[in-house]
Amino acid sequence: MVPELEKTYDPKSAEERWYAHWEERGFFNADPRSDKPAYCITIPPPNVTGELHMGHAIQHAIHDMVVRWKRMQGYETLCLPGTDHAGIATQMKVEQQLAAEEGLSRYDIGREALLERIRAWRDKYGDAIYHQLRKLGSSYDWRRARFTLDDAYAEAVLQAFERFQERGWIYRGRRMINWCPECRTVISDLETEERELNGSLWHIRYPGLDGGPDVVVATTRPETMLGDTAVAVHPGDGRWSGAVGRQVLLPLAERSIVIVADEYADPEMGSGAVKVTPCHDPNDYAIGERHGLAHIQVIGFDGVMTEEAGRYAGLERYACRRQLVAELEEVGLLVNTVDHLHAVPHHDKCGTVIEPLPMEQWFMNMEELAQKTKPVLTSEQVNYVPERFRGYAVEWLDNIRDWALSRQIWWGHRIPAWYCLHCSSDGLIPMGGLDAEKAFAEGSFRVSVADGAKPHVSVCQPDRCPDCGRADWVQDPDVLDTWFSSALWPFATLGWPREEAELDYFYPTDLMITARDILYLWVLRMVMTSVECRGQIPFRTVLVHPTILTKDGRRMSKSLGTGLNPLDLVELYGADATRFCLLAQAGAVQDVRFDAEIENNVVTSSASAEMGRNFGNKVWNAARFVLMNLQGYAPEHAVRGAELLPDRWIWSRLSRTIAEMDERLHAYRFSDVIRTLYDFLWRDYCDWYLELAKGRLQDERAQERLPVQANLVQILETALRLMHPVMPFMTESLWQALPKPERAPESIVVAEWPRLIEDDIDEEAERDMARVQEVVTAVRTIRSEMNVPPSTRITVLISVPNADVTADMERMVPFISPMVRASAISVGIEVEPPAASGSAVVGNIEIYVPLEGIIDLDIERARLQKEIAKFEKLISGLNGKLGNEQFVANAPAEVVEKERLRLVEYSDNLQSLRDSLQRIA
RNA sequence: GGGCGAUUAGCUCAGUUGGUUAGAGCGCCGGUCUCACAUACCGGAGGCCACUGGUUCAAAUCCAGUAUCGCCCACCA
Repeated sequence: MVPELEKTYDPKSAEERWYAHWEERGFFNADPRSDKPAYCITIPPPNVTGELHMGHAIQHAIHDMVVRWKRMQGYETLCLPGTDHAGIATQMKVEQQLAAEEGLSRYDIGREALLERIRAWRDKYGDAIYHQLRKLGSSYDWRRARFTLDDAYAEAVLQAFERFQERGWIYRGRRMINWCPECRTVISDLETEERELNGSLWHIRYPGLDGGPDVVVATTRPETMLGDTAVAVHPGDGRWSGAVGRQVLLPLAERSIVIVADEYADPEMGSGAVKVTPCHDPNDYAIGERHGLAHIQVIGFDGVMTEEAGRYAGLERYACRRQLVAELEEVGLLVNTVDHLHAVPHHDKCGTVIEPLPMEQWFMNMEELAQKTKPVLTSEQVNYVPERFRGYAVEWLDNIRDWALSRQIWWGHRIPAWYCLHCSSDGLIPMGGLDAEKAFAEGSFRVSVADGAKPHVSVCQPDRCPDCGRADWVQDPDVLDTWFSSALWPFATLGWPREEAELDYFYPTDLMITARDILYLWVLRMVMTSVECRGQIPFRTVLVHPTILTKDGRRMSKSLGTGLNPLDLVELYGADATRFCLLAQAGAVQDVRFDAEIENNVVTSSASAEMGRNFGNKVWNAARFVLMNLQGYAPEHAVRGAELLPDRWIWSRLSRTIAEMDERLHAYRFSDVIRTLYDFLWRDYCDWYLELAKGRLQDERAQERLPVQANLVQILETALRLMHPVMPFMTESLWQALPKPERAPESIVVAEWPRLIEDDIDEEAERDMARVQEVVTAVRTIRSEMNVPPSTRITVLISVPNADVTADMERMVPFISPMVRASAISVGIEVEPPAASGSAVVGNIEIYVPLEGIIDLDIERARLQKEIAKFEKLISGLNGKLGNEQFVANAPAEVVEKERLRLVEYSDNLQSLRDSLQRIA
């Protein structure tokens, strides 16, 4: 009747078998018509191009732990998975493939054909991440998996866009933007990443014209000088007071440009004069606006010099830079070159250096929405863990900037703006030499409001042009920033803009677990859109998980060779061990140095995961032991034993463990949760209770055996439930194997979370058991240091100060004896120590282990001397403290009293140690 | 330039509101195949709690500063 367990736990078979079973039984499916309280998490959707990395792994280990915990607590839990279409990243991937395999660009095959290929790619690879998440054990409602580009989602995106537009926040305009010459699209400020580069600072002389002064300017980007249209000096800079309004010669371009006075020029920097390139620098653009300077764009959207660059046209921007520097040097206008370390913005997706360019784009003014959102943060409607991230969020809202919404790519939600072919034709410019018809058909044209294009925003194609009455429309060629759609994630996935039961029941969601790097980019934008579209917060708590680094503190990255595929860990150690070690390291810290050896993106071993595996194996074997010792046990008649010290103690410890688990889970202190489980199961249950149970399990008499069996089973069963959210697979295997009453739930997944039983807490048992443990450890130390072989039985004498203690100790003796392999233990008041014995003191008792003929007196003397030295040091410390009048006068009375008692105890201990040493001197 | 985090044993980390002798796992040393587990058991060694000041009777813990590493924000040529 009792199933046989393997000697070691085999994760692979358990994982496959149980996951399929759970899914088939529908345990992960959520029902919005339930009468239970709701608990909901919409997971941060990974990119469809994504492969599971350690950041995901820790995030999902947390997700699933919380969700399983809540499910067991009786909540109707929904953990909703999904993926993000990740416009730029996905399109980039498919374009790269297209180039590599067919030598074609997206412009060669056109919009529809490219989209077709991306869809095919997604069909093939898009679900990969779901399978990876299943391997981790994630208990998500897969029926509800959403994709940010599916039809229903598109409805939400259009709805939101229209709403923001009606508010007057969305506009099309010409502004300085971040352009990625590689991806050929604009990106938002948040998608740029500053990287420190070793560059140069070139000082260049611009000769004065008509007797005006020469000007020396410094630049990190000489190629932009071809687009210079002025030189600026500070209006208060005395050195240049006469120069404003004069002309200088722009070298190599052989143009004359004017010197203007502008506050931006910093007199402290170099000569105090700065070159002004309105088209290629955000600051210079602003100067240009103030002084009405001409715009000369010399770098094109492809990163190649334009016709405006004259004879440099056609040169790649860095080739042009090198050539310009060489030519300047030749003509003697390069004053000097200094090494210069500076931060340069790069595109976070492809790593290309951003080109700031003035361009017409769609923007969203965030000012009003930010102000509307601020109160839900400051009033703490949204809870941040750790709390400090709230402040950063508020600060970001206070300094909010307009959001560049449009992207010049094809994979995404098309901007719902329409142009009348007749009224707007001047502003619709076919691209790449396409004829107009084809360009419009494919959306391959550029829009210029300045040149006369007039957008009509509408969720679907408008009927007739309100201006000319005709009905020939073309849609805006751009798509929305991916983050625009993901900003709607928590409510769009639950059915918005339709009023679905899910939205009503599960919204606001409960928990958003995220990495730090998308707190603004994504998390805060979700709060903003929810405040606007739903009038409520999207989630109650934002939990920021740590970043996982390598053991030596480097980034985990495939290109560095430091990448770690979490599924490799699952392969090596099992999903449970992987989850265990991830959670063990998920404390309140910013970074985790993951304890694993990695070579060329392959993990060879992980001390941390081994700990998880070993823990699982330990519990597995404890269960195996219990199952092997259940002769005569019947769950329906099982009555737990609570008479003897170890029994009272283990029930007390279990209660404390339950309390601790609840407290630590509520505080999201996962590393503490792990420690609680580890200490209870390994240290308390295995090391002590199980060892002490062995004797009674051998007992012939059923009335002696059955209560212990009941305890072993019931404690383990409860502990398995506590463990289940961390190690779902192994706990299910064991839980199924344990004998349970008839009406037990069918799976640990849906079993009830253990409840604290206050009455089980037994202070006295805990104190006594602690004393047992101290004595056992002291005797074992003597055995070990005296090299007493494990097979040799010993006798132990315990000397106590009075009769009360005698009674206490005599109760404990039966539990000390088997743990130290003693043939006899006697307790007496102030007993005469045997001649040749090892000795130790524990609190107010002395322990002697007679070792006639075995004891090595030199070793024992050394041991005693060491102990004596320890107590001497403690006592001198205490004497100093208690001799200090300030301490006695100011410290709380109970602290002083405690120290006094310690001094007495230590002095007694010291005395008996000295006596022992005396006897063998 | 501004803000934040970290610094505790050889390694990876705990240490809640200041108050016994600062803990764990791995690694190391010694001893055990003791009938659940060698992925185990028993014992041991190992720490000026980054540094300097300060507050306090009392500081790993609170405050100030310094150093090193890391993160975020910022348009400085």
